[in-house]
Order: sequence, then structure tokens, then C-alpha cells
Amino acid sequence: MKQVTINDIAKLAGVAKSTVSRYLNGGSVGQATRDKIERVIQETNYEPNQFAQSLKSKQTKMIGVIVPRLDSYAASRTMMGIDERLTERGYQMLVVNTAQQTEREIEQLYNLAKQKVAGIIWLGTTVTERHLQAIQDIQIPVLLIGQEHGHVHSLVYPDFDAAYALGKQFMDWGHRDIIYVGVEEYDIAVGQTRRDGFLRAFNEAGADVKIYTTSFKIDDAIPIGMQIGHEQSASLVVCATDNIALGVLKGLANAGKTVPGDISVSGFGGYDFTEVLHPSITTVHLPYRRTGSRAADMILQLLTGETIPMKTFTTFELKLRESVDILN
Amino acid sequence: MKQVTINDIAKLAGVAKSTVSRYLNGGSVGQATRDKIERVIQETNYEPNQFAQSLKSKQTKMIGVIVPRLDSYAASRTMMGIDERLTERGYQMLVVNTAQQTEREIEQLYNLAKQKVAGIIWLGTTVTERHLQAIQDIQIPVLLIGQEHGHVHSLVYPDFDAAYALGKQFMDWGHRDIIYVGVEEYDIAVGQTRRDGFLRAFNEAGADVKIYTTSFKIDDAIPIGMQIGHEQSASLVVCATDNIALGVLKGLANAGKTVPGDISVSGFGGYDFTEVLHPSITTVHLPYRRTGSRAADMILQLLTGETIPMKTFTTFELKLRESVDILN
DNA sequence: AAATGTTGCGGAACCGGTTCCGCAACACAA
DNA sequence: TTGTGTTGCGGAACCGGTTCCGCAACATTT
Repeated sequence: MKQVTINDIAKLAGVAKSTVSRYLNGGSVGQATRDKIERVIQETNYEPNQFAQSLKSKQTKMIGVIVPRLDSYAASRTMMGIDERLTERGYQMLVVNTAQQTEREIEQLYNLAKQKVAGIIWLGTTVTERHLQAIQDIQIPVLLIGQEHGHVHSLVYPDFDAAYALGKQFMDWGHRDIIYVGVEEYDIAVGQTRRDGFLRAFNEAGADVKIYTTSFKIDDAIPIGMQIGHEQSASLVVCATDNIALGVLKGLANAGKTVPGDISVSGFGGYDFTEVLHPSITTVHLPYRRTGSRAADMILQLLTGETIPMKTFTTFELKLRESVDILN
Repeated sequence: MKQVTINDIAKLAGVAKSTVSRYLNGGSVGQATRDKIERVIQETNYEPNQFAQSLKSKQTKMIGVIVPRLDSYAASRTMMGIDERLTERGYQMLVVNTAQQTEREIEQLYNLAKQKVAGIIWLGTTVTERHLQAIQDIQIPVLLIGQEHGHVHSLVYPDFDAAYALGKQFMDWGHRDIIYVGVEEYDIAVGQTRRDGFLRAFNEAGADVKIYTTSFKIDDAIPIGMQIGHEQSASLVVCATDNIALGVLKGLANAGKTVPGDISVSGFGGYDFTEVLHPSITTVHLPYRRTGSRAADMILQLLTGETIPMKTFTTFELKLRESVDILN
């Protein structure tokens, strides 16, 4: 089953291969030859060799997707959305994992360029000068998801507004003694913007806030939960992510506290299973999958030269559930 | 920043491009020319054009990975493992998603072949004649993960043994009134082998077993949990996957039952967060990530023509935790 | 009827590599 | 010195497409 080439088609149809090429790419071809070529192509089920095409055109039908990790809920859902839409539009998704190393993000930008992807979707955590340099160098459209920067087209979650809205809700419910468990500031969106949204709401209501900082890992949040369970007496623990909430819940359980009886806990991000836990977790749902689809649309628009806004916000949805008590 | 080509290198070094090519591919080149070429390559940081290479060699440094869904814990972890090892060995992972449509698995086998991937790792759910035909047609090494078939190299989870071991443990603990919540048989490994391992253990102990069947989705298991909570009086609900266990737990909670006080529940698969839930869930841990790494190793071995066993088993580990009570 | 487009098509060059072939230079054995 | 191997290297063909150029046939304008 060796590869049928354009030469074979040309020979079988009795025309020049340039004519076949023109036929395939919508050039001017007469009806008679058009028919002949079409028949031969059907019979042989010929498919053009992509390498030969890319060699000349210096382009592929691939969109590179740079993800910090493969095993995160957010990344997986986003990838689903991207892949769906891309497949519809005849493009392919090429995922590269950076294992959370900033250095590898930059490497991969260059690497994807070398592979001549048509565009790049980048699920970012932090944007540095070197990133910008790379983006500039490679001359390929880049769309950033989840972070923002003035010089890069970006699709961002409304972290501030969502956090503010959720925080305000908590204030309305009468919580005034708050513990906030956040993450390091190097992740601007989560570490800073999201936190600031919450703090704004808390401050406006004159609430008391104590801040802890941890990683994105469940395990690291468990001791914090335990500590809170043993030492602190807040009415509500607000966590920067659902993973952190999970860890805190575990820690509290270990310390013998019940939620929301003894203390309330909220998450952020909207993992599916936060709903089926008992108690179900109050959180903010971010539309990861749809964001992926939109990102795909946007990068394709950039390819065709359309102008799109530098910064686009997605939506959010409060999920008010059992894990946070209404005090009043 | 246009691409430096082998012609440029040849010209700058004052040699023929065939010589440069030989230099790059370890042919015979004299020391003097070797030095010249090396210097020029350094200066220009030349990198060969992959399309041109693939055009001739009809090969790439890519391994295709066919996954049924992007947002499953098992798939994500496995992909991580694959990617890690592949990256180490200078290969790249090309993930394609089939959205759980068997038809698309077959399509993708052909499609990956067209893209000239060096090998394919296939996270399968079911193996049909048409799959085998495709594998035969494309003439590319394929490694199947999670299912087995006599004609395909496969890396499988010890579903039977693991289920048997866990089931036996439950018997030892005195459970005799069992409800098994499984999945459809079309997934051989999970729907049949896993179930049979459990049933074997239950039957050997003369336990009473009632069987329910559901999908892989959390939501579909919730009503089953509720029904069990209302109508049934087993001591233990054994679920075929952790997702199902999650749904059942929710259903039971909705029905006002506590776990393990009123009834015990077990899962299978070993999601990370089964440990941090309250109660923590008894389950079987399958080494997804390591399996991915091994799969990568094996497919690379197949590429180099080494012979490996048609069927390789991975390990498992029982995670005995709070959600299952010890009756005696 | 002559001048001026249009349209359809073939030939050849080109994309950037790899590989085959043959020649020249040199070393060594006879 | 002649013959026989090696080794290093350049030239050319090739992989399978796309695109430019030019020519011939036909249609349109004046």
C-alpha cells in the first residue's frame, strides 16, 4: 500500500501534475479535465502528502497548545473545548506540556514555531520579558488564556469580578471572620487578581481577614486545614481554588470539625465533582470548555488576519451550595 | 528571521550540501571539513527542516496517542507518563481525541498513519475487527493500553486480580450482602474482567450479590445511589470505578444514609482525591502515570525492532480506607 | 478582420533535505 | 611502478507537492 502521489494521478488522468495541483487548490481547470481528475482521485483515494505541502507552504493545519500540566481539571477541559472546535474547522491540536517550568514554555514557543504550527494557544501562568521576546521572534499568532498582558491577545477569566461577587455574597450572609487561603503571587490571575477581588468585598464590609498562602496541590492544603481547625475560629474559609478547598476540608475533618456546621468553606474554579461531594461545595464555575472553544475560534480569526480585541473576558457563575452557611 | 537551510551552510562552509548532510547524519567526513561545518552551524544555529526530512524518510519523531476522552483522570495521568518519557527520548506526543466514538478511533488510526507517526499508543475501550484491519493496514507499531487482544501488543491493568483481591478483603471483613454497580460489557476490561474478579471473590465466599449497570458518568450513578439508599439493605456497595462511587455516595447522602455508618462503599481506579474525601474512599490504585511511561518505553522498543511480550500486566495497590467498614 | 483579452494547460523551477554514484587523492601491498 | 583498497567529497537525482511562466485556443471588442 504505497502512497499514491500527485504524479500518479496526473499520469492516470493524462494531464500535467500542475493541473492536478490547480484542481486541488481551486485554480482554473476546464470541466472535462476536472471530471477526469476527479474520477481518478476517487478511484485511488489519493490524499496529498502533508510534508510535501508544508515544505513549500511553510505552514501546517496545526495549532499548538502549551499547557502547564496535563493532569489539571482546568487544562483538560480547556483542551477538550479547543480540540472540538479545531477539529470542526479542519485543524489539529498539538499539545505540549511544560510540566510547570517557565523555561520550557519559552522553549516550546520556539519549538512549535519550528514545527510551523499555524498558531499557538498558551495556557499561561506568568508572562515574562522572555516570553514576549519569543512571541515576537516567532511571528506566529499567539493567544493567551488565563492571564493577560498588553502585548498579547488574551482570553481571561473574570477573576476579580467573580471573586468580588462571591465575596459580597458571603458578606450578605453575615460572615465577618474570614480566612483566605491563596496561592503565590507569581500566578497573577489566581495569586493576585482573584485574591484582590475577594479582599475588596471583605474590606468594603469591614470584615476581619487572615491570609494563608499555599500551592495548587491538594496535599499542601491539608495541614493548613488542620491548623485552622485546631487554632482558628473564623466562620468561613475562602479558598483560591477547588483543590485547595478539598485539602482544607480534609484538614478540618482531621481536626474534627464539620462543614458547614462548625465552619464554612468555599472553593473557586468549579470542578464537576464539587457538586456531588457531601457537603456540596460552594464555588465559582468557570467555563473552561467553552473558553477552549472560543480560544480556538479566536486563534483561527487571527490566522485569517481579522482583528480581535486584545483582551476578552469570559463569564462566570456562582455555585452557592451546602458548604457555606447562611448566618443571618 | 528566515530559515537557514542546508544550502546556506554548504555555501558558507565552502562544501557541497551532500557533505553537510553526511556530517549531520554521521557519514564519512574529514576532520578539516568537519570543523568548518561545525563552526558555521554553530554561528547560524541552523536546524534542519523537519518537513524536508520527513518528505524523504517518510517518518517523524512523533508518537500518536489515541484517547477516548481528554477529561478523564486516567487518560490525563497516562498522557503525563507517556509525554515525560517520550520527551526524554527525543520524541513528541501527538494526542488525538475520539470523544468516545469507536468510529473515530479507526479514523484516527489511519489519520495518524497519514501523518507518518513512528508509532501509536492506543488507550482502548473495545477492539473490533475493523480496528485490527486498520492496524494491519497502516503498518505502524501499535501498543494498546487497558484492553487486550491476541493480535496487538498490549499493556493491561490486572483488573481481574485486583478486583478479586479487593473482593476477598471485603469477604474477610465479613460483608455478605453486596451490591455491585458496574458498566456495560462493551468495555471488556472494566465491564467484564473487573466485574468477574469481584464476582469470583463474592461467590467463593457464598455472598449475596445484586448487580446494577450504569455509565462512566458521575451523574448517572446518583439515582442508583438514591435507590439503594431507599430500597436496599446491603452492607456494601462495590462500584466499578471511582466516578461511580462518587455518584453513589451522593445518592446515598441524598437518601439520608451515612457512609460507612449505614452502608459501606468502595471504588476502583485510585483517583488522587479519593484519599482526601471524608470519608476517604476504599479503592484500588492503578498506576496510570507509570503505565504511560512504560507504554512509551515499549513503543520505542517496538520501533527498534525489539521483541516484547504481546501482553504485559501492570501492578495494582489496594487502598483500604474509611468508606468500607470492617464488620467483624 | 485585426487587435485584445481570457481561459486552460503543460513545462520547469523550487521548497530543503537525503542518498546514490563516481571520481580524485592517498595509502599500502605486490 | 603498477594495482588494489580506502576515504573524502561533489554532482545529480529524488521525495511530492506548489507556483510561475508562456503558449495555444477561443471569446470579445472595435
